Amino acid sequence: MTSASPVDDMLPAAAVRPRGRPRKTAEERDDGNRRLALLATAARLFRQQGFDATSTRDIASATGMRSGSPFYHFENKQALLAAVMREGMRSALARQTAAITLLPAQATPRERLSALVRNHFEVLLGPDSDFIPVMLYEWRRLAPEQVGEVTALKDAYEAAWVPVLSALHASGQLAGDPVLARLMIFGALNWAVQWYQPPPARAGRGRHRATLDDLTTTALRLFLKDPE
Amino acid sequence: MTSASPVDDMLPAAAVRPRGRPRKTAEERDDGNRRLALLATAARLFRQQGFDATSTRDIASATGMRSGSPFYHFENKQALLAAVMREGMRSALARQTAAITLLPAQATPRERLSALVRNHFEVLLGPDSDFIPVMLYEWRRLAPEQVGEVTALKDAYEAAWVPVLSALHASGQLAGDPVLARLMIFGALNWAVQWYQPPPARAGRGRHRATLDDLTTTALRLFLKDPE
DNA sequence: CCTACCGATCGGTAGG
DNA sequence: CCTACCGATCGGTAGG
Repeated sequence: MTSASPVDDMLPAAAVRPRGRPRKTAEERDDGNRRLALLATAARLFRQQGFDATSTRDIASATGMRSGSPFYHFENKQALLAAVMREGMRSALARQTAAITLLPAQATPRERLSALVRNHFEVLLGPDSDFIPVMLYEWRRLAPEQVGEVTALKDAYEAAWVPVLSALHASGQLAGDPVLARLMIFGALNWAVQWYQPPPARAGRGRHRATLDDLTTTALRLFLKDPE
Repeated sequence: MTSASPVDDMLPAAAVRPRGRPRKTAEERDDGNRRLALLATAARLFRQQGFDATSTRDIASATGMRSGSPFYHFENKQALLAAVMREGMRSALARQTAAITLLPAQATPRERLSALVRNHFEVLLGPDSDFIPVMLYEWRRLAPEQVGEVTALKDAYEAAWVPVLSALHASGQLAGDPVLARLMIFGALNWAVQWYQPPPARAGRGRHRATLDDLTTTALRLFLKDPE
Protein backbone atom coordinates (compact mmCIF):
# COMPACT_ATOMS: atom_id res chain seq x y z
CA MET A 1 0.00 0.00 0.00
CA THR A 2 1.53 3.31 -1.09
CA SER A 3 0.84 6.13 1.31
CA ALA A 4 0.97 9.82 0.39
CA SER A 5 4.55 10.96 -0.21
CA PRO A 6 6.33 12.85 2.61
CA VAL A 7 6.22 15.98 0.51
CA ASP A 8 2.55 16.33 1.36
CA ASP A 9 3.48 17.20 4.91
CA MET A 10 5.14 20.36 3.74
CA LEU A 11 2.03 21.71 2.12
CA PRO A 12 -0.67 23.79 3.84
CA ALA A 13 -3.43 21.84 5.54
CA ALA A 14 -5.92 22.29 2.75
CA ALA A 15 -3.51 20.59 0.36
CA VAL A 16 -3.06 17.52 2.53
CA ARG A 17 -5.89 15.86 0.65
CA PRO A 18 -4.88 13.60 -2.18
CA ARG A 19 -4.01 15.65 -5.21
CA GLY A 20 -6.22 15.88 -8.26
CA ARG A 21 -9.95 15.39 -8.04
CA PRO A 22 -11.11 12.84 -5.51
CA ARG A 23 -10.97 9.21 -6.57
CA LYS A 24 -14.25 7.41 -6.68
CA THR A 25 -14.65 4.53 -4.29
CA ALA A 26 -14.84 1.05 -5.75
CA GLU A 27 -18.60 0.98 -5.36
CA GLU A 28 -19.06 4.23 -7.19
CA ARG A 29 -16.72 3.32 -9.98
CA ASP A 30 -16.75 -0.25 -11.13
CA ASP A 31 -19.67 -2.34 -12.06
CA GLY A 32 -22.45 -2.23 -14.55
CA ASN A 33 -23.56 0.06 -11.74
CA ARG A 34 -22.86 3.17 -13.77
CA ARG A 35 -24.41 1.63 -16.83
CA LEU A 36 -27.59 0.90 -14.88
CA ALA A 37 -27.60 4.41 -13.50
CA LEU A 38 -27.40 5.76 -17.03
CA LEU A 39 -30.28 3.54 -18.09
CA ALA A 40 -32.49 4.70 -15.26
CA THR A 41 -31.70 8.36 -15.87
CA ALA A 42 -32.22 8.02 -19.59
CA ALA A 43 -35.56 6.28 -19.08
CA ARG A 44 -36.73 9.02 -16.78
CA LEU A 45 -35.65 11.89 -19.01
CA PHE A 46 -36.81 10.24 -22.22
CA ARG A 47 -40.20 9.80 -20.64
CA GLN A 48 -40.44 13.28 -19.20
CA GLN A 49 -39.09 15.22 -22.15
CA GLY A 50 -38.99 12.86 -25.09
CA PHE A 51 -35.99 11.33 -26.80
CA ASP A 52 -35.17 14.19 -29.12
CA ALA A 53 -35.58 16.82 -26.45
CA THR A 54 -33.16 15.03 -24.13
CA SER A 55 -29.49 15.59 -24.84
CA THR A 56 -26.84 13.07 -23.94
CA ARG A 57 -25.40 15.90 -21.86
CA ASP A 58 -28.63 16.05 -19.84
CA ILE A 59 -28.37 12.35 -19.16
CA ALA A 60 -24.70 12.53 -18.28
CA SER A 61 -25.03 15.37 -15.82
CA ALA A 62 -28.16 13.94 -14.20
CA THR A 63 -26.16 10.77 -13.66
CA GLY A 64 -23.16 12.66 -12.31
CA MET A 65 -20.89 12.24 -15.31
CA ARG A 66 -19.23 14.47 -17.86
CA SER A 67 -20.69 14.94 -21.27
CA GLY A 68 -18.57 12.39 -23.10
CA SER A 69 -18.89 9.58 -20.61
CA PRO A 70 -22.17 8.00 -21.66
CA PHE A 71 -20.39 6.98 -24.85
CA TYR A 72 -18.06 4.83 -22.84
CA HIS A 73 -21.07 2.70 -21.90
CA PHE A 74 -23.19 3.00 -25.03
CA GLU A 75 -22.15 3.29 -28.62
CA ASN A 76 -24.51 6.14 -29.32
CA LYS A 77 -27.72 7.75 -28.20
CA GLN A 78 -29.94 5.33 -30.09
CA ALA A 79 -28.23 2.36 -28.48
CA LEU A 80 -29.10 3.87 -25.11
CA LEU A 81 -32.70 4.18 -26.17
CA ALA A 82 -32.81 0.60 -27.41
CA ALA A 83 -31.32 -0.59 -24.13
CA VAL A 84 -33.98 1.26 -22.17
CA MET A 85 -36.67 -0.43 -24.21
CA ARG A 86 -35.05 -3.85 -24.06
CA GLU A 87 -34.52 -3.80 -20.31
CA GLY A 88 -37.98 -2.39 -19.75
CA MET A 89 -39.63 -5.09 -21.80
CA ARG A 90 -37.55 -7.83 -20.18
CA SER A 91 -38.64 -6.65 -16.76
CA ALA A 92 -42.27 -6.23 -17.78
CA LEU A 93 -42.35 -9.68 -19.31
CA ALA A 94 -40.88 -11.21 -16.15
CA ARG A 95 -43.43 -9.46 -13.97
CA GLN A 96 -46.25 -10.55 -16.22
CA THR A 97 -45.13 -14.15 -16.18
CA ALA A 98 -44.91 -14.05 -12.41
CA ALA A 99 -48.37 -12.53 -12.11
CA ILE A 100 -49.89 -15.25 -14.24
CA THR A 101 -48.03 -18.02 -12.51
CA LEU A 102 -49.28 -16.86 -9.15
CA LEU A 103 -52.89 -17.37 -10.20
CA PRO A 104 -54.61 -20.53 -9.03
CA ALA A 105 -54.91 -23.15 -11.74
CA GLN A 106 -58.68 -22.83 -11.81
CA ALA A 107 -58.66 -19.04 -12.23
CA THR A 108 -61.34 -17.85 -14.65
CA PRO A 109 -60.54 -15.98 -17.84
CA ARG A 110 -61.94 -12.88 -16.23
CA GLU A 111 -59.59 -13.27 -13.28
CA ARG A 112 -56.72 -13.82 -15.67
CA LEU A 113 -57.54 -10.70 -17.62
CA SER A 114 -57.80 -8.78 -14.38
CA ALA A 115 -54.31 -9.90 -13.41
CA LEU A 116 -52.93 -8.95 -16.81
CA VAL A 117 -54.56 -5.53 -16.77
CA ARG A 118 -53.48 -4.86 -13.21
CA ASN A 119 -49.91 -5.82 -14.01
CA HIS A 120 -49.95 -3.72 -17.13
CA PHE A 121 -51.04 -0.63 -15.20
CA GLU A 122 -48.29 -1.35 -12.70
CA VAL A 123 -45.72 -1.53 -15.47
CA LEU A 124 -47.03 1.65 -17.10
CA LEU A 125 -47.81 3.79 -14.09
CA GLY A 126 -46.29 2.24 -10.98
CA PRO A 127 -42.89 2.88 -9.42
CA ASP A 128 -39.93 2.60 -11.82
CA SER A 129 -42.37 2.78 -14.68
CA ASP A 130 -40.39 4.94 -17.07
CA PHE A 131 -39.15 2.22 -19.38
CA ILE A 132 -42.34 0.97 -20.99
CA PRO A 133 -43.84 4.38 -21.69
CA VAL A 134 -40.60 5.22 -23.47
CA MET A 135 -40.98 2.08 -25.51
CA LEU A 136 -44.58 2.90 -26.37
CA TYR A 137 -43.99 6.47 -27.39
CA GLU A 138 -40.47 6.55 -28.86
CA TRP A 139 -40.63 3.72 -31.39
CA ARG A 140 -39.79 5.90 -34.31
CA ARG A 141 -36.44 6.93 -32.92
CA LEU A 142 -35.03 3.42 -33.12
CA ALA A 143 -32.74 2.51 -35.95
CA PRO A 144 -34.35 -0.08 -38.25
CA GLU A 145 -32.01 -2.84 -37.12
CA GLN A 146 -32.96 -2.25 -33.49
CA VAL A 147 -36.68 -2.64 -34.06
CA GLY A 148 -36.67 -6.40 -34.44
CA GLU A 149 -35.45 -7.29 -30.99
CA VAL A 150 -37.82 -4.94 -29.20
CA THR A 151 -40.73 -6.11 -31.34
CA ALA A 152 -40.01 -9.71 -30.42
CA LEU A 153 -40.20 -8.89 -26.72
CA LYS A 154 -43.37 -6.89 -27.22
CA ASP A 155 -44.97 -9.74 -29.17
CA ALA A 156 -44.09 -12.18 -26.41
CA TYR A 157 -45.67 -9.85 -23.90
CA GLU A 158 -48.87 -9.53 -25.89
CA ALA A 159 -49.00 -13.24 -26.65
CA ALA A 160 -50.03 -13.97 -23.08
CA TRP A 161 -53.20 -11.96 -23.63
CA VAL A 162 -54.40 -13.85 -26.69
CA PRO A 163 -55.73 -17.06 -25.11
CA VAL A 164 -57.38 -15.10 -22.32
CA LEU A 165 -59.17 -12.79 -24.73
CA SER A 166 -60.10 -15.75 -26.94
CA ALA A 167 -61.69 -17.52 -24.02
CA LEU A 168 -63.62 -14.42 -23.07
CA HIS A 169 -64.76 -13.99 -26.63
CA ALA A 170 -65.83 -17.61 -26.86
CA SER A 171 -67.93 -17.30 -23.71
CA GLY A 172 -69.55 -14.09 -24.96
CA GLN A 173 -67.97 -11.87 -22.34
CA LEU A 174 -65.92 -10.00 -24.93
CA ALA A 175 -67.60 -8.78 -28.11
CA GLY A 176 -66.24 -7.56 -31.41
CA ASP A 177 -63.45 -8.78 -33.65
CA PRO A 178 -60.84 -10.15 -31.23
CA VAL A 179 -57.82 -8.73 -33.07
CA LEU A 180 -59.24 -5.22 -33.21
CA ALA A 181 -60.62 -5.56 -29.69
CA ARG A 182 -57.17 -6.40 -28.38
CA LEU A 183 -55.66 -3.36 -30.08
CA MET A 184 -58.36 -1.15 -28.64
CA ILE A 185 -57.94 -2.57 -25.17
CA PHE A 186 -54.23 -1.91 -25.25
CA GLY A 187 -55.00 1.57 -26.48
CA ALA A 188 -57.33 2.22 -23.58
CA LEU A 189 -54.66 1.07 -21.13
CA ASN A 190 -51.61 2.61 -22.79
CA TRP A 191 -53.29 5.97 -23.14
CA ALA A 192 -53.38 6.24 -19.36
CA VAL A 193 -49.74 7.29 -19.60
CA GLN A 194 -51.06 10.56 -21.00
CA TRP A 195 -53.43 11.45 -18.21
CA TYR A 196 -52.98 9.31 -15.10
CA GLN A 197 -51.68 10.92 -11.94
CA PRO A 198 -51.18 8.72 -8.90
CA PRO A 199 -52.97 9.74 -5.72
CA PRO A 200 -50.80 11.72 -3.30
CA ALA A 201 -49.15 9.72 -0.54
CA ARG A 202 -51.18 11.52 2.13
CA ALA A 203 -54.76 11.16 0.97
CA GLY A 204 -56.54 14.51 0.81
CA ARG A 205 -60.03 14.88 2.16
CA GLY A 206 -61.70 16.00 -1.07
CA ARG A 207 -62.21 13.96 -4.19
CA HIS A 208 -59.38 11.48 -4.41
CA ARG A 209 -57.54 10.42 -7.52
CA ALA A 210 -57.92 6.94 -8.88
CA THR A 211 -55.66 4.11 -7.79
CA LEU A 212 -54.39 1.40 -10.09
CA ASP A 213 -57.06 -0.84 -8.61
CA ASP A 214 -59.69 1.69 -9.60
CA LEU A 215 -58.38 1.71 -13.13
CA THR A 216 -58.36 -2.06 -13.29
CA THR A 217 -61.92 -2.32 -12.06
CA THR A 218 -63.15 0.28 -14.51
CA ALA A 219 -61.36 -1.36 -17.42
CA LEU A 220 -62.82 -4.79 -16.68
CA ARG A 221 -66.31 -3.38 -16.31
CA LEU A 222 -65.96 -1.40 -19.50
CA PHE A 223 -64.72 -4.24 -21.68
CA LEU A 224 -66.53 -7.29 -20.35
CA LYS A 225 -70.20 -8.07 -20.57
CA ASP A 226 -70.85 -10.00 -17.38
CA PRO A 227 -71.37 -7.82 -14.37
CA GLU A 228 -69.36 -9.13 -11.47
CA MET B 1 -48.15 49.31 -69.80
CA THR B 2 -44.35 49.56 -69.85
CA SER B 3 -42.81 47.15 -72.32
CA ALA B 4 -39.23 45.91 -72.16
CA SER B 5 -36.78 48.68 -72.96
CA PRO B 6 -35.32 48.73 -76.50
CA VAL B 7 -31.95 47.84 -75.08
CA ASP B 8 -33.22 44.30 -74.53
CA ASP B 9 -33.30 43.79 -78.27
CA MET B 10 -29.57 44.10 -78.40
CA LEU B 11 -28.97 41.24 -76.02
CA PRO B 12 -28.70 37.58 -77.00
CA ALA B 13 -31.93 35.62 -77.19
CA ALA B 14 -31.42 33.91 -73.86
CA ALA B 15 -31.38 37.27 -72.13
CA VAL B 16 -34.69 38.43 -73.56
CA ARG B 17 -36.47 36.93 -70.54
CA PRO B 18 -37.18 39.29 -67.70
CA ARG B 19 -34.05 39.79 -65.67
CA GLY B 20 -33.65 38.35 -62.19
CA ARG B 21 -35.35 35.20 -61.05
CA PRO B 22 -38.86 34.69 -62.41
CA ARG B 23 -41.63 36.53 -60.63
CA LYS B 24 -44.31 34.42 -59.07
CA THR B 25 -47.79 34.82 -60.49
CA ALA B 26 -50.38 36.44 -58.29
CA GLU B 27 -51.91 33.10 -57.42
CA GLU B 28 -48.60 31.69 -56.31
CA ARG B 29 -47.67 34.68 -54.29
CA ASP B 30 -50.39 36.42 -52.42
CA ASP B 31 -52.97 34.98 -50.12
CA GLY B 32 -53.02 33.04 -46.93
CA ASN B 33 -52.43 30.44 -49.60
CA ARG B 34 -48.79 30.07 -48.69
CA ARG B 35 -49.62 30.11 -45.03
CA LEU B 36 -52.09 27.28 -45.50
CA ALA B 37 -49.56 25.34 -47.54
CA LEU B 38 -47.07 25.68 -44.70
CA LEU B 39 -49.66 24.47 -42.22
CA ALA B 40 -50.48 21.39 -44.28
CA THR B 41 -46.84 20.52 -44.82
CA ALA B 42 -46.00 21.07 -41.18
CA ALA B 43 -48.90 18.88 -40.07
CA ARG B 44 -47.79 16.09 -42.36
CA LEU B 45 -44.13 16.21 -41.35
CA PHE B 46 -44.85 16.68 -37.65
CA ARG B 47 -47.04 13.62 -37.79
CA GLN B 48 -44.63 11.49 -39.80
CA GLN B 49 -41.43 12.41 -38.02
CA GLY B 50 -42.39 14.24 -34.86
CA PHE B 51 -41.99 17.91 -34.04
CA ASP B 52 -38.40 17.81 -32.84
CA ALA B 53 -37.25 15.65 -35.73
CA THR B 54 -38.70 18.05 -38.28
CA SER B 55 -36.63 21.12 -39.05
CA THR B 56 -38.14 24.34 -40.25
CA ARG B 57 -35.91 23.83 -43.30
CA ASP B 58 -37.68 20.52 -44.01
CA ILE B 59 -41.01 22.29 -43.90
CA ALA B 60 -39.82 25.17 -46.04
CA SER B 61 -38.37 23.04 -48.80
CA ALA B 62 -41.33 20.65 -48.83
CA THR B 63 -43.51 23.72 -49.32
CA GLY B 64 -41.24 25.11 -52.01
CA MET B 65 -39.72 27.91 -50.01
CA ARG B 66 -36.27 28.88 -48.80
CA SER B 67 -35.21 28.18 -45.29
CA GLY B 68 -35.96 31.58 -43.80
CA SER B 69 -39.38 32.05 -45.31
CA PRO B 70 -41.58 30.19 -42.84
CA PHE B 71 -40.67 32.88 -40.35
CA TYR B 72 -42.37 35.45 -42.53
CA HIS B 73 -45.64 33.63 -41.83
CA PHE B 74 -45.06 32.36 -38.30
CA GLU B 75 -43.17 33.92 -35.48
CA ASN B 76 -41.32 30.73 -34.64
CA LYS B 77 -41.52 26.98 -34.89
CA GLN B 78 -43.74 26.61 -31.84
CA ALA B 79 -46.24 29.09 -33.25
CA LEU B 80 -46.45 26.90 -36.34
CA LEU B 81 -47.14 23.88 -34.16
CA ALA B 82 -49.81 25.71 -32.21
CA ALA B 83 -51.45 26.81 -35.45
CA VAL B 84 -51.53 23.22 -36.70
CA MET B 85 -53.25 22.15 -33.52
CA ARG B 86 -55.64 25.07 -33.47
CA GLU B 87 -56.74 24.68 -37.07
CA GLY B 88 -56.98 20.93 -36.66
CA MET B 89 -59.19 21.22 -33.61
CA ARG B 90 -61.36 23.88 -35.22
CA SER B 91 -61.97 21.66 -38.19
CA ALA B 92 -62.57 18.57 -36.06
CA LEU B 93 -65.01 20.44 -33.90
CA ALA B 94 -66.90 21.71 -36.94
CA ARG B 95 -67.11 18.22 -38.41
CA GLN B 96 -68.29 16.81 -35.12
CA THR B 97 -70.99 19.43 -34.75
CA ALA B 98 -72.17 18.71 -38.27
CA ALA B 99 -72.23 14.97 -37.66
CA ILE B 100 -74.38 15.40 -34.56
CA THR B 101 -76.69 17.90 -36.17
CA LEU B 102 -77.36 15.54 -39.05
CA LEU B 103 -78.73 12.91 -36.70
CA PRO B 104 -82.50 12.63 -36.43
CA ALA B 105 -83.89 14.18 -33.29
CA GLN B 106 -85.00 10.81 -31.96
CA ALA B 107 -81.58 9.16 -32.43
CA THR B 108 -80.70 6.86 -29.54
CA PRO B 109 -77.65 7.40 -27.34
CA ARG B 110 -76.10 4.40 -29.01
CA GLU B 111 -76.59 5.96 -32.43
CA ARG B 112 -75.17 9.20 -31.17
CA LEU B 113 -72.10 7.49 -29.80
CA SER B 114 -71.70 5.67 -33.06
CA ALA B 115 -71.72 8.95 -34.95
CA LEU B 116 -69.19 10.47 -32.56
CA VAL B 117 -66.87 7.47 -32.79
CA ARG B 118 -67.16 7.30 -36.55
CA ASN B 119 -66.38 10.99 -36.88
CA HIS B 120 -63.48 10.68 -34.49
CA PHE B 121 -61.93 7.90 -36.54
CA GLU B 122 -62.40 10.02 -39.64
CA VAL B 123 -60.64 12.92 -37.99
CA LEU B 124 -57.82 10.69 -36.74
CA LEU B 125 -57.33 8.38 -39.69
CA GLY B 126 -59.20 9.69 -42.71
CA PRO B 127 -57.96 11.99 -45.48
CA ASP B 128 -56.25 15.18 -44.29
CA SER B 129 -55.97 13.65 -40.86
CA ASP B 130 -52.54 14.88 -39.87
CA PHE B 131 -53.60 17.72 -37.63
CA ILE B 132 -55.28 15.93 -34.74
CA PRO B 133 -52.65 13.21 -34.33
CA VAL B 134 -50.11 15.99 -34.06
CA MET B 135 -52.22 17.57 -31.37
CA LEU B 136 -52.55 14.31 -29.49
CA TYR B 137 -48.89 13.40 -29.57
CA GLU B 138 -47.01 16.70 -29.50
CA TRP B 139 -48.60 18.43 -26.53
CA ARG B 140 -45.38 18.80 -24.66
CA ARG B 141 -43.76 20.90 -27.34
CA LEU B 142 -46.18 23.79 -26.88
CA ALA B 143 -45.10 26.80 -24.90
CA PRO B 144 -47.09 27.12 -21.67
CA GLU B 145 -49.02 30.15 -22.91
CA GLN B 146 -50.16 28.24 -26.00
CA VAL B 147 -51.64 25.35 -24.08
CA GLY B 148 -54.75 27.18 -22.90
CA GLU B 149 -56.29 27.89 -26.27
CA VAL B 150 -55.78 24.36 -27.57
CA THR B 151 -57.09 22.87 -24.34
CA ALA B 152 -60.24 24.94 -24.63
CA LEU B 153 -60.92 23.58 -28.09
CA LYS B 154 -60.20 20.05 -26.96
CA ASP B 155 -62.53 20.42 -24.00
CA ALA B 156 -65.29 21.68 -26.27
CA TYR B 157 -64.76 18.69 -28.50
CA GLU B 158 -64.97 16.25 -25.63
CA ALA B 159 -67.92 18.02 -24.06
CA ALA B 160 -70.19 16.66 -26.78
CA TRP B 161 -69.45 13.15 -25.60
CA VAL B 162 -70.41 13.67 -21.98
CA PRO B 163 -74.23 13.66 -22.22
CA VAL B 164 -74.15 10.71 -24.60
CA LEU B 165 -71.97 8.65 -22.28
CA SER B 166 -74.07 9.70 -19.31
CA ALA B 167 -77.22 8.50 -20.99
CA LEU B 168 -75.59 5.20 -21.85
CA HIS B 169 -74.37 4.83 -18.29
CA ALA B 170 -77.81 5.64 -16.92
CA SER B 171 -79.42 2.98 -19.08
CA GLY B 172 -76.84 0.40 -18.09
CA GLN B 173 -75.27 0.13 -21.52
CA LEU B 174 -71.99 1.61 -20.33
CA ALA B 175 -70.43 0.31 -17.12
CA GLY B 176 -67.72 1.64 -14.89
CA ASP B 177 -66.94 5.10 -13.58
CA PRO B 178 -68.01 7.45 -16.39
CA VAL B 179 -65.03 9.79 -16.10
CA LEU B 180 -62.50 6.98 -16.26
CA ALA B 181 -64.52 5.17 -18.89
CA ARG B 182 -64.46 8.22 -21.12
CA LEU B 183 -60.69 8.49 -20.79
CA MET B 184 -60.31 4.84 -21.63
CA ILE B 185 -62.60 5.08 -24.62
CA PHE B 186 -60.62 7.99 -26.01
CA GLY B 187 -57.49 5.98 -25.40
CA ALA B 188 -58.83 3.05 -27.35
CA LEU B 189 -59.69 5.32 -30.26
CA ASN B 190 -56.66 7.60 -30.19
CA TRP B 191 -54.27 4.68 -30.02
CA ALA B 192 -55.40 3.64 -33.48
CA VAL B 193 -53.08 6.34 -34.78
CA GLN B 194 -50.26 4.00 -33.77
CA TRP B 195 -51.36 0.93 -35.68
CA TYR B 196 -54.13 1.61 -38.17
CA GLN B 197 -53.38 1.28 -41.86
CA PRO B 198 -56.18 2.03 -44.29
CA PRO B 199 -57.11 -0.68 -46.77
CA PRO B 200 -55.44 -0.27 -50.17
CA ALA B 201 -57.52 1.46 -52.83
CA ARG B 202 -57.69 -1.70 -54.95
CA ALA B 203 -58.92 -4.34 -52.55
CA GLY B 204 -56.65 -7.39 -52.48
CA ARG B 205 -58.13 -10.86 -52.55
CA GLY B 206 -56.61 -12.10 -49.28
CA ARG B 207 -57.44 -10.90 -45.80
CA HIS B 208 -58.41 -7.28 -46.08
CA ARG B 209 -57.57 -4.52 -43.68
CA ALA B 210 -60.21 -2.94 -41.52
CA THR B 211 -62.21 0.07 -42.69
CA LEU B 212 -63.23 2.92 -40.44
CA ASP B 213 -66.67 1.35 -40.34
CA ASP B 214 -65.12 -1.88 -39.07
CA LEU B 215 -63.36 0.04 -36.34
CA THR B 216 -66.53 1.83 -35.35
CA THR B 217 -68.52 -1.38 -35.16
CA THR B 218 -65.87 -3.10 -33.08
CA ALA B 219 -65.57 -0.15 -30.71
CA LEU B 220 -69.29 0.02 -30.09
CA ARG B 221 -69.51 -3.73 -29.50
CA LEU B 222 -66.56 -3.60 -27.17
CA PHE B 223 -67.76 -0.75 -24.99
CA LEU B 224 -71.51 -1.20 -24.86
CA LYS B 225 -73.47 -3.94 -23.18
CA ASP B 226 -76.49 -4.32 -25.40
CA PRO B 227 -75.88 -6.44 -28.41
CA GLU B 228 -77.35 -4.80 -31.48
C1' DC C 1 -14.44 7.76 -17.19
C1' DC C 2 -12.60 12.89 -18.09
C1' DT C 3 -10.72 16.72 -21.18
C1' DA C 4 -10.85 19.16 -25.08
C1' DC C 5 -12.54 19.42 -29.20
C1' DC C 6 -14.87 19.05 -34.01
C1' DG C 7 -18.35 19.19 -37.67
C1' DA C 8 -23.03 19.49 -38.55
C1' DT C 9 -27.45 21.13 -37.87
C1' DC C 10 -30.76 24.16 -36.40
C1' DG C 11 -33.87 28.11 -35.13
C1' DG C 12 -33.97 32.50 -36.12
C1' DT C 13 -32.80 37.40 -38.04
C1' DA C 14 -31.32 41.73 -40.81
C1' DG C 15 -31.94 43.78 -44.80
C1' DG C 16 -33.74 43.99 -49.00
C1' DC D 1 -40.49 35.94 -49.63
C1' DC D 2 -35.13 35.38 -50.61
C1' DT D 3 -30.04 35.93 -49.33
C1' DA D 4 -26.63 35.57 -46.27
C1' DC D 5 -25.55 34.89 -42.00
C1' DC D 6 -25.03 34.13 -36.70
C1' DG D 7 -24.88 31.88 -32.21
C1' DA D 8 -26.05 27.91 -29.80
C1' DT D 9 -26.53 23.22 -29.23
C1' DC D 10 -25.67 18.63 -30.05
C1' DG D 11 -23.87 13.87 -30.96
C1' DG D 12 -19.79 11.99 -31.02
C1' DT D 13 -14.47 11.18 -30.78
C1' DA D 14 -9.20 11.06 -29.73
C1' DG D 15 -6.26 10.52 -26.34
C1' DG D 16 -5.27 9.81 -21.95
